[in-house]
Amino acid sequence: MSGMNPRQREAVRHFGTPLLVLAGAGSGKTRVITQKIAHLVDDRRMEARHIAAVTFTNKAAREMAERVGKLVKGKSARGLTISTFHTLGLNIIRRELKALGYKPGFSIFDAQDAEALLKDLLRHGKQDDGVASTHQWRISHWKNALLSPEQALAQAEDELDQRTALLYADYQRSLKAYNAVDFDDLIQLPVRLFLDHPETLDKWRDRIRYLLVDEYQDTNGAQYELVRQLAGMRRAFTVVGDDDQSIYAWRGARPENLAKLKEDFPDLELIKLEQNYRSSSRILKTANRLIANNPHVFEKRLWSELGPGDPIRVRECNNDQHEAQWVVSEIMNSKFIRGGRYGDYAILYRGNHQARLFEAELRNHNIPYFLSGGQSFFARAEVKDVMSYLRLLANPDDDAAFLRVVNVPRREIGATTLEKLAGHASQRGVTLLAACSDLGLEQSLSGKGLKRLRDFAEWVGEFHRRAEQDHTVDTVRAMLRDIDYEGWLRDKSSDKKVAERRMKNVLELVDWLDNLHKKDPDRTLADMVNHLALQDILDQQNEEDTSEQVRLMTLHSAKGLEFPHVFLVGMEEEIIPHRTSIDEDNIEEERRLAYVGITRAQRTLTITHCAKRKRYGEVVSCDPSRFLDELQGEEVQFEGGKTKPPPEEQKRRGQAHLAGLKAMLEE
DNA sequence: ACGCCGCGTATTTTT
DNA sequence: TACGCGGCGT
Repeated sequence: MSGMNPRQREAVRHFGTPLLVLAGAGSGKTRVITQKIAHLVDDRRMEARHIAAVTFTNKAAREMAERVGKLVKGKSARGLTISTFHTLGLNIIRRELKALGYKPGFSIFDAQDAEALLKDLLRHGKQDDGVASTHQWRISHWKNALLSPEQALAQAEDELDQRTALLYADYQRSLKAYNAVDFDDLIQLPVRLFLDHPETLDKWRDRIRYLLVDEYQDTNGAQYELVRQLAGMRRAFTVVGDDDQSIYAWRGARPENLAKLKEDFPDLELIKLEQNYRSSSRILKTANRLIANNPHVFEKRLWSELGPGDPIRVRECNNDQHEAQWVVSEIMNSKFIRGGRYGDYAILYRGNHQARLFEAELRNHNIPYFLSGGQSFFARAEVKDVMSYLRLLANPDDDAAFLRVVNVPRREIGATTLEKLAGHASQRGVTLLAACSDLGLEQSLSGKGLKRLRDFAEWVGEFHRRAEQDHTVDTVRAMLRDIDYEGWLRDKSSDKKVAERRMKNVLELVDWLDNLHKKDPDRTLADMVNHLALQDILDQQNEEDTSEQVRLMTLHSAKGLEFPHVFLVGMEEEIIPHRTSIDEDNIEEERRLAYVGITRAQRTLTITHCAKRKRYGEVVSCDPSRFLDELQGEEVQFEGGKTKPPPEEQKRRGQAHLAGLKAMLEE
């Protein structure tokens, strides 16, 4: 408890009624949660297995677990749950499989699998479809709001909505037939289960006697309901959040869940953490001024004792290329003057496409950089292939996995054969793998195609049996050898290096499986695969030394992070606030996005905007963001624009400066 | 099975 | 501009 401020201490000690901690940016919220867990275990003598802390990302969960591990010694931390919402949901589902009507070995469909399934359903429904991803989007929103297909249909407002609702029903039926759940189901199914089976809910309430929720403003309808259900009569919970950092409403988060809490739990205690330990006061004043333009349920004012710090600089650039050049030269300049590391610098932008010019410029100067975003580990083809094999071994009903691997590596099973197989399968009401062994299949298929399918099915069956008996990971290795996956990667990849990298990813995956198995040898393959599917392995690989790399990332992925020097780029109308948000009149969330960006900065903050910018290949002129008007004040220095030196002088200075720096860097 | 062409689209992203 | 996808031809 030492080194905490009175408010933080109060939040840690509070017990007996529900607690909402309104934690401003950089106010030490993770500290409060971890200390609170320690307090519950050490001082209130609660058993760790009765405490659950829930986060949104694996990274946050990992960080929290690590910090709690340092506070709570050895055995007393045993059984503590620190996990993401989705992992918590997965654990509930796998323990209550029967009641939910799922079979053991069920699969988890990721967004890609789900979209592929929807496309397939649309193809066969052969209505003048519409884009699968649009349907997927709506269905996800319905699920997150706990609407069943029937309810969705009942409240559909137009024809498109109705079609999506019908598709939603088909989609759920298919998932069930494949013995699979999607990401949204991981939350939705437990909630529905608890609604239908109060006795099961009681069991889980007895298990989770104290609940802590991080980033509470990001909860969606289903997640909030889960929290409410688990809290129950005991009402023993602490949620931590910040309405000003709610930037995920577009994907179903409901920041009003913060205010709703007060209605649902009248004895809710509210504690505000307003002291910021991250930024200098000029940065905070600017942030406060900007966010004051949003309506607030809870008033909050951040302050800090870190001194005034440097003024905030706002710089106008001629165009996007100039912006990149200027920012990169500023980074070189600053690093040269201050010392320090490239890892102290972050360039934050609204959309990923903005990264390109900065990347190019950094590369020009041989400055190392780290780009967040891009595809995740599990989106990689080779990882998806192997995951699909594992899924199929664990769950023979997983048609998505079947389709993915049936011809990888080549088994000469083409589209026509699969089309016929699928036709037969749906006629018989069985899944694809089962249909391969169906005796009636001769009627639809003959010759080579039939034989190849049967061989494949037999092969899967054999490894399925082995996986159940043998040391699971050995079976996986044997399987990969058997199909010569490495050889397939080599043949397929143009570059030898690429093939090696891909194989490395595969081996990484197998290693993870091995580790999981060693930790708990009793787990089934399906179990391990499902847990793996919710992890982002790359996340953790990436934690390797980034201290000398300039960070490039979107404002969204910067949430929760901090950097000594922040460059907030592209501060223009139609970018922040984004065009579509202007059209939809959703400026407030964009303002919060800008607020999140500003509050990432510890020591210096530089904001840029361009007079012109290339958009879809066309040069367009840009207005400075309205947020620049809103945040201006005595802490903010505007450079460029009217006050900037003439271009020739600027260029001369820039070149001289760069030449000097280059000379020094070369030494 | 593969590759080429033309079309449409174009935030933010985690699990 | 750029990329991915579906359609079509070889």
